[in-house]
Amino acid sequence: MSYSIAAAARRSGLSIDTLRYYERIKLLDPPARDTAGRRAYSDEDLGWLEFLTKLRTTGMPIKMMREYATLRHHGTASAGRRKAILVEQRRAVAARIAELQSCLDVLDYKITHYEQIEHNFMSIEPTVEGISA
Amino acid sequence: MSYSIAAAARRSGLSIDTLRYYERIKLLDPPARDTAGRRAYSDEDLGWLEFLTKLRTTGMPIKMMREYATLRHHGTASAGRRKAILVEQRRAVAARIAELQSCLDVLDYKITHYEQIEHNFMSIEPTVEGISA
DNA sequence: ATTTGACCTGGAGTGCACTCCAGGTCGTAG
DNA sequence: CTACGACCTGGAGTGCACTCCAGGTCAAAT
Repeated sequence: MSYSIAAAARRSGLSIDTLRYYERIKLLDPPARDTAGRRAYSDEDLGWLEFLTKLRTTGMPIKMMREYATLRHHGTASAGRRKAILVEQRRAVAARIAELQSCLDVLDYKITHYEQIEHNFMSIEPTVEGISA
Repeated sequence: MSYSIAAAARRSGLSIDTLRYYERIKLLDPPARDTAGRRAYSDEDLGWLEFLTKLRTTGMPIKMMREYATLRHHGTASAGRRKAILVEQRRAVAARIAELQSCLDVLDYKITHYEQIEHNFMSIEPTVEGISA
Protein backbone atom coordinates (compact mmCIF):
# COMPACT_ATOMS: atom_id res chain seq x y z
CA MET A 1 0.00 0.00 0.00
CA SER A 2 0.89 3.61 -0.52
CA TYR A 3 -0.17 6.60 1.55
CA SER A 4 -0.55 10.30 0.93
CA ILE A 5 1.28 12.60 3.29
CA ALA A 6 -2.00 13.27 5.11
CA ALA A 7 -2.61 9.55 5.57
CA ALA A 8 0.98 9.00 6.71
CA ALA A 9 0.57 11.82 9.19
CA ARG A 10 -2.63 10.32 10.53
CA ARG A 11 -1.07 6.90 10.89
CA SER A 12 2.21 8.03 12.41
CA GLY A 13 0.78 10.64 14.71
CA LEU A 14 3.21 13.19 13.29
CA SER A 15 2.10 16.36 11.55
CA ILE A 16 2.43 16.82 7.80
CA ASP A 17 4.99 19.51 8.43
CA THR A 18 6.97 17.20 10.67
CA LEU A 19 7.03 14.50 8.00
CA ARG A 20 8.51 16.93 5.50
CA TYR A 21 10.86 18.22 8.15
CA TYR A 22 12.10 14.71 8.96
CA GLU A 23 12.74 14.14 5.29
CA ARG A 24 14.68 17.38 4.97
CA ILE A 25 16.95 16.55 7.87
CA LYS A 26 17.42 13.02 6.56
CA LEU A 27 15.68 11.10 9.28
CA LEU A 28 13.46 9.68 6.63
CA ASP A 29 14.42 8.62 3.11
CA PRO A 30 12.56 10.57 0.44
CA PRO A 31 9.45 8.51 -0.21
CA ALA A 32 8.22 7.58 -3.69
CA ARG A 33 6.20 10.17 -5.60
CA ASP A 34 2.99 9.73 -7.53
CA THR A 35 2.54 11.00 -11.10
CA ALA A 36 1.73 14.47 -9.82
CA GLY A 37 4.90 14.65 -7.76
CA ARG A 38 3.17 14.08 -4.44
CA ARG A 39 4.75 11.91 -1.74
CA ALA A 40 3.56 8.32 -1.63
CA TYR A 41 4.67 6.63 1.58
CA SER A 42 5.09 2.86 1.65
CA ASP A 43 4.32 0.50 4.51
CA GLU A 44 8.04 0.23 5.04
CA ASP A 45 8.24 4.01 5.37
CA LEU A 46 5.50 3.88 7.97
CA GLY A 47 7.26 1.10 9.85
CA TRP A 48 10.41 3.16 10.04
CA LEU A 49 8.40 6.18 11.15
CA GLU A 50 6.82 4.15 13.90
CA PHE A 51 10.21 3.10 15.17
CA LEU A 52 11.49 6.66 14.90
CA THR A 53 8.64 7.93 17.03
CA LYS A 54 9.49 5.32 19.64
CA LEU A 55 13.05 6.60 19.71
CA ARG A 56 11.76 10.13 19.96
CA THR A 57 9.49 9.17 22.83
CA THR A 58 12.50 7.86 24.70
CA GLY A 59 14.03 11.31 24.34
CA MET A 60 16.68 10.41 21.81
CA PRO A 61 17.96 13.62 20.21
CA ILE A 62 17.43 14.02 16.49
CA LYS A 63 21.18 13.98 15.86
CA MET A 64 21.44 10.46 17.17
CA MET A 65 18.33 9.32 15.35
CA ARG A 66 19.93 10.65 12.22
CA GLU A 67 23.10 8.76 12.88
CA TYR A 68 21.06 5.61 13.28
CA ALA A 69 19.11 6.39 10.12
CA THR A 70 22.30 6.91 8.15
CA LEU A 71 23.82 3.70 9.45
CA ARG A 72 20.88 1.76 8.06
CA HIS A 73 22.15 2.54 4.58
CA HIS A 74 25.49 0.96 5.31
CA GLY A 75 24.10 -2.54 5.65
CA THR A 76 25.31 -5.16 8.07
CA ALA A 77 28.69 -3.53 8.47
CA SER A 78 26.98 -0.96 10.67
CA ALA A 79 24.96 -3.42 12.74
CA GLY A 80 27.39 -3.27 15.63
CA ARG A 81 27.23 0.49 15.92
CA ARG A 82 23.46 0.45 15.53
CA LYS A 83 23.10 -2.09 18.28
CA ALA A 84 25.41 -0.06 20.50
CA ILE A 85 23.17 2.98 20.03
CA LEU A 86 20.10 1.00 21.04
CA VAL A 87 21.83 -0.56 24.02
CA GLU A 88 22.93 2.86 25.23
CA GLN A 89 19.42 4.19 24.73
CA ARG A 90 17.98 1.29 26.67
CA ARG A 91 20.29 2.17 29.52
CA ALA A 92 19.23 5.82 29.36
CA VAL A 93 15.55 4.91 29.30
CA ALA A 94 15.87 2.58 32.26
CA ALA A 95 17.64 5.33 34.18
CA ARG A 96 14.96 7.82 33.23
CA ILE A 97 12.23 5.48 34.42
CA ALA A 98 13.97 5.10 37.76
CA GLU A 99 14.32 8.86 38.07
CA LEU A 100 10.66 9.41 37.28
CA GLN A 101 9.69 6.73 39.75
CA SER A 102 11.54 8.56 42.50
CA CYS A 103 9.82 11.81 41.54
CA LEU A 104 6.53 9.99 41.67
CA ASP A 105 7.32 9.03 45.25
CA VAL A 106 7.95 12.68 46.11
CA LEU A 107 4.66 13.67 44.50
CA ASP A 108 2.82 11.01 46.47
CA TYR A 109 4.41 12.24 49.64
CA LYS A 110 3.38 15.83 48.95
CA ILE A 111 -0.12 14.85 47.96
CA THR A 112 -0.51 12.93 51.18
CA HIS A 113 0.67 16.05 52.95
CA TYR A 114 -2.09 18.10 51.31
CA GLU A 115 -4.62 15.50 52.28
CA GLN A 116 -3.35 15.93 55.81
CA ILE A 117 -4.06 19.65 55.56
CA GLU A 118 -7.54 18.98 54.29
CA HIS A 119 -8.11 16.68 57.22
CA ASN A 120 -6.91 19.27 59.70
CA PHE A 121 -9.28 21.72 58.09
CA MET A 122 -12.19 19.40 58.72
CA SER A 123 -11.24 19.01 62.38
CA ILE A 124 -10.31 21.58 65.02
CA GLU A 125 -6.79 22.98 64.47
CA PRO A 126 -6.50 25.40 61.54
CA THR A 127 -2.75 25.76 62.14
CA VAL A 128 -1.05 26.01 58.79
CA GLU A 129 1.76 28.56 58.76
CA GLY A 130 5.17 26.98 58.56
CA ILE A 131 4.21 24.07 56.36
CA SER A 132 6.63 24.58 53.51
CA ALA A 133 5.37 23.72 50.08
CA MET B 1 22.67 28.43 57.29
CA SER B 2 23.14 30.72 54.34
CA TYR B 3 24.69 29.91 50.98
CA SER B 4 26.38 31.91 48.25
CA ILE B 5 24.97 31.52 44.78
CA ALA B 6 27.87 29.22 43.90
CA ALA B 7 27.14 27.02 46.93
CA ALA B 8 23.43 26.99 46.12
CA ALA B 9 24.23 25.99 42.56
CA ARG B 10 26.45 23.18 43.75
CA ARG B 11 23.82 21.89 46.14
CA SER B 12 20.86 22.19 43.81
CA GLY B 13 22.60 20.92 40.73
CA LEU B 14 21.45 24.00 38.82
CA SER B 15 23.84 26.48 37.27
CA ILE B 16 24.40 29.93 38.72
CA ASP B 17 22.77 31.41 35.64
CA THR B 18 19.77 29.18 36.07
CA LEU B 19 19.35 30.26 39.68
CA ARG B 20 19.26 33.92 38.64
CA TYR B 21 16.98 33.01 35.76
CA TYR B 22 14.54 31.21 38.06
CA GLU B 23 14.47 34.25 40.29
CA ARG B 24 13.77 36.55 37.34
CA ILE B 25 10.85 34.48 36.14
CA LYS B 26 9.52 34.22 39.69
CA LEU B 27 9.99 30.53 40.26
CA LEU B 28 12.09 31.44 43.21
CA ASP B 29 11.53 34.24 45.70
CA PRO B 30 14.40 36.72 45.77
CA PRO B 31 16.74 35.38 48.43
CA ALA B 32 18.25 37.50 51.20
CA ARG B 33 21.34 39.56 50.39
CA ASP B 34 24.57 39.94 52.34
CA THR B 35 26.12 43.32 53.17
CA ALA B 36 27.73 43.47 49.75
CA GLY B 37 24.43 42.87 47.96
CA ARG B 38 25.19 39.27 47.09
CA ARG B 39 22.50 36.59 47.23
CA ALA B 40 22.40 34.55 50.43
CA TYR B 41 20.21 31.48 50.00
CA SER B 42 18.56 29.93 53.06
CA ASP B 43 17.97 26.24 53.74
CA GLU B 44 14.35 26.89 52.98
CA ASP B 45 15.32 28.31 49.59
CA LEU B 46 17.32 25.18 48.91
CA GLY B 47 14.43 22.97 49.95
CA TRP B 48 12.14 24.73 47.54
CA LEU B 49 14.78 24.45 44.81
CA GLU B 50 15.06 20.75 45.42
CA PHE B 51 11.33 20.34 45.02
CA LEU B 52 11.35 22.52 41.92
CA THR B 53 14.00 20.35 40.31
CA LYS B 54 11.87 17.31 41.02
CA LEU B 55 8.97 18.95 39.24
CA ARG B 56 11.27 19.86 36.38
CA THR B 57 12.51 16.28 36.18
CA THR B 58 8.94 15.12 35.77
CA GLY B 59 8.71 17.41 32.76
CA MET B 60 6.44 20.03 34.29
CA PRO B 61 6.62 23.17 32.16
CA ILE B 62 7.93 26.31 33.79
CA LYS B 63 4.57 28.03 33.44
CA MET B 64 2.94 25.49 35.69
CA MET B 65 5.79 25.52 38.16
CA ARG B 66 5.34 29.25 38.32
CA GLU B 67 1.66 28.91 38.97
CA TYR B 68 2.45 26.54 41.81
CA ALA B 69 5.12 28.89 43.12
CA THR B 70 2.71 31.81 43.08
CA LEU B 71 0.00 29.83 44.84
CA ARG B 72 2.37 29.20 47.72
CA HIS B 73 2.08 32.89 48.59
CA HIS B 74 -1.68 32.66 48.92
CA GLY B 75 -1.58 30.41 51.95
CA THR B 76 -4.02 27.64 52.71
CA ALA B 77 -6.68 29.09 50.47
CA SER B 78 -4.67 27.79 47.54
CA ALA B 79 -4.00 24.33 48.94
CA GLY B 80 -6.75 22.74 46.89
CA ARG B 81 -5.44 24.06 43.60
CA ARG B 82 -1.87 23.17 44.55
CA LYS B 83 -2.89 19.64 45.36
CA ALA B 84 -4.80 19.41 42.09
CA ILE B 85 -1.65 20.39 40.19
CA LEU B 86 0.36 17.70 41.94
CA VAL B 87 -2.31 15.07 41.39
CA GLU B 88 -2.44 15.90 37.71
CA GLN B 89 1.34 15.76 37.51
CA ARG B 90 1.37 12.39 39.24
CA ARG B 91 -1.02 11.15 36.59
CA ALA B 92 1.18 12.52 33.82
CA VAL B 93 4.30 10.98 35.32
CA ALA B 94 2.67 7.57 35.70
CA ALA B 95 1.57 7.75 32.07
CA ARG B 96 5.05 8.75 30.97
CA ILE B 97 6.59 5.84 32.86
CA ALA B 98 4.21 3.44 31.14
CA GLU B 99 5.05 4.92 27.76
CA LEU B 100 8.78 4.63 28.41
CA GLN B 101 8.32 1.09 29.57
CA SER B 102 6.70 0.17 26.30
CA CYS B 103 9.52 1.82 24.37
CA LEU B 104 11.95 -0.14 26.48
CA ASP B 105 10.22 -3.30 25.30
CA VAL B 106 10.67 -2.24 21.68
CA LEU B 107 14.34 -1.53 22.28
CA ASP B 108 14.80 -4.92 23.88
CA TYR B 109 13.14 -6.53 20.93
CA LYS B 110 15.38 -4.72 18.45
CA ILE B 111 18.49 -5.45 20.45
CA THR B 112 17.61 -9.12 20.50
CA HIS B 113 17.20 -8.86 16.76
CA TYR B 114 20.72 -7.49 16.41
CA GLU B 115 22.03 -10.26 18.59
CA GLN B 116 20.33 -12.61 16.17
CA ILE B 117 22.25 -11.02 13.31
CA GLU B 118 25.50 -11.39 15.19
CA HIS B 119 24.71 -15.02 15.75
CA ASN B 120 23.94 -15.61 12.08
CA PHE B 121 27.23 -13.96 11.24
CA MET B 122 29.08 -16.43 13.40
CA SER B 123 27.36 -19.35 11.68
CA ILE B 124 26.77 -20.10 8.00
CA GLU B 125 24.04 -17.85 6.51
CA PRO B 126 25.11 -14.28 5.83
CA THR B 127 21.62 -13.39 4.59
CA VAL B 128 20.81 -9.92 5.76
CA GLU B 129 19.03 -7.84 3.12
CA GLY B 130 15.40 -7.26 3.93
CA ILE B 131 15.80 -7.07 7.66
CA SER B 132 14.33 -3.66 8.29
CA ALA B 133 15.92 -1.60 10.99
C1' DA C 1 47.68 50.01 46.36
C1' DT C 2 46.47 46.87 43.09
C1' DT C 3 45.11 42.60 41.67
C1' DT C 4 42.17 38.77 41.92
C1' DG C 5 37.97 36.31 42.05
C1' DA C 6 33.23 35.97 43.13
C1' DC C 7 29.47 38.30 42.49
C1' DC C 8 26.13 41.88 40.34
C1' DT C 9 22.80 43.77 36.31
C1' DG C 10 20.22 44.04 31.88
C1' DG C 11 20.05 42.20 27.76
C1' DA C 12 21.36 39.35 23.81
C1' DG C 13 22.25 34.74 21.98
C1' DT C 14 21.70 29.56 21.65
C1' DG C 15 19.94 24.90 20.44
C1' DC C 16 16.28 22.10 19.81
C1' DA C 17 12.31 20.52 17.48
C1' DC C 18 9.19 21.82 15.23
C1' DT C 19 5.49 25.03 12.86
C1' DC C 20 3.93 28.38 9.78
C1' DC C 21 3.84 31.04 5.55
C1' DA C 22 3.68 32.76 0.67
C1' DG C 23 3.24 31.63 -3.66
C1' DG C 24 2.67 27.95 -6.89
C1' DT C 25 1.00 23.25 -9.18
C1' DC C 26 -2.28 19.39 -9.79
C1' DG C 27 -6.41 16.60 -10.55
C1' DT C 28 -11.07 15.96 -9.68
C1' DA C 29 -16.09 17.76 -8.76
C1' DG C 30 -19.69 20.86 -10.15
C1' DC D 1 -13.92 25.80 -17.43
C1' DT D 2 -13.21 27.29 -13.14
C1' DA D 3 -13.10 26.46 -8.43
C1' DC D 4 -11.58 23.69 -4.80
C1' DG D 5 -8.71 21.07 -1.84
C1' DA D 6 -4.58 18.62 -1.22
C1' DC D 7 -0.23 18.92 -2.17
C1' DC D 8 4.42 21.20 -3.41
C1' DT D 9 8.92 24.32 -2.29
C1' DG D 10 12.21 27.32 0.23
C1' DG D 11 12.55 29.91 3.89
C1' DA D 12 11.13 32.41 8.03
C1' DG D 13 9.17 32.25 12.66
C1' DT D 14 8.03 30.12 17.29
C1' DG D 15 8.39 28.53 22.15
C1' DC D 16 10.99 26.66 25.53
C1' DA D 17 14.61 26.63 28.80
C1' DC D 18 18.33 28.07 29.44
C1' DT D 19 23.27 30.24 28.64
C1' DC D 20 26.39 33.76 27.69
C1' DC D 21 28.18 38.41 27.63
C1' DA D 22 29.81 43.21 28.66
C1' DG D 23 30.66 46.23 31.90
C1' DG D 24 30.64 47.11 36.73
C1' DT D 25 31.12 46.51 42.26
C1' DC D 26 33.20 44.74 46.28
C1' DA D 27 36.22 42.38 49.85
C1' DA D 28 40.09 39.85 50.83
C1' DA D 29 44.97 38.48 49.50
C1' DT D 30 49.66 40.01 47.85
